[in-house]
Amino acid sequence: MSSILPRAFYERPVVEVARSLIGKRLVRRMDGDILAGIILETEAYDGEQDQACHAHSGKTRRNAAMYGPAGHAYIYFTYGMHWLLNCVTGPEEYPAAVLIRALTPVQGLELIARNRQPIAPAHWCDGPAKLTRAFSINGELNGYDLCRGAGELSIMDGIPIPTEDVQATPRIGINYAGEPWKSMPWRFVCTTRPDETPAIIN
DNA sequence: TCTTCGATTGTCT
DNA sequence: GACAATCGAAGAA
Repeated sequence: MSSILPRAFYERPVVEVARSLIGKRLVRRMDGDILAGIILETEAYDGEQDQACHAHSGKTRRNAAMYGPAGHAYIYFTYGMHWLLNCVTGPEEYPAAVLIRALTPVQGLELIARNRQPIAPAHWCDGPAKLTRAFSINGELNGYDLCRGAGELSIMDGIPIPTEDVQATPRIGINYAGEPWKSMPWRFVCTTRPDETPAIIN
């Protein structure tokens, strides 16, 4: 029986949270259905000084959720068609968040399959905008409290991932940011292939 | 008000 | 490997 990650989990430095989120379970509840997946890839965005962070030029309506309390969702729309899911970390009024970039589905596969048709299972959730579509996550959940019990969206204990299976690399798609931000190794990837991850038991 | 461009994906060559 | 799709937010005017 897995449990919801406490708010204290998110009230830590964002890079630390990003690393520890690998292997955790993202859970989406809707209309009595439950979708779940194990997080395989994350990225950390740390404060207004981080040029790659949406908050680098101050607080706006779009990024306001990042300035809120830790443990809430920051979901935004980009490229005119994609929703991306982040979770807010650190102290309130300090804008930092972890982008969930990829996961492997473990529950509610039929519904996920329907959301992602006709894409092959291996590519259902292997990108930040893909997993939001697979899990029916959009702007309505922006600011949602991930620590809320039995809520629509939460993150729970998952499977243990050995430290050596988590690789740190520079972040993706932020060429507009200057150094040193562009090269900060704040992207965390689980190097264990999804089809090799241990089976999940409820 | 106008212009630019993005924490990307999917399709086509 | 290259590029179009597509629209809201941000910054400039």
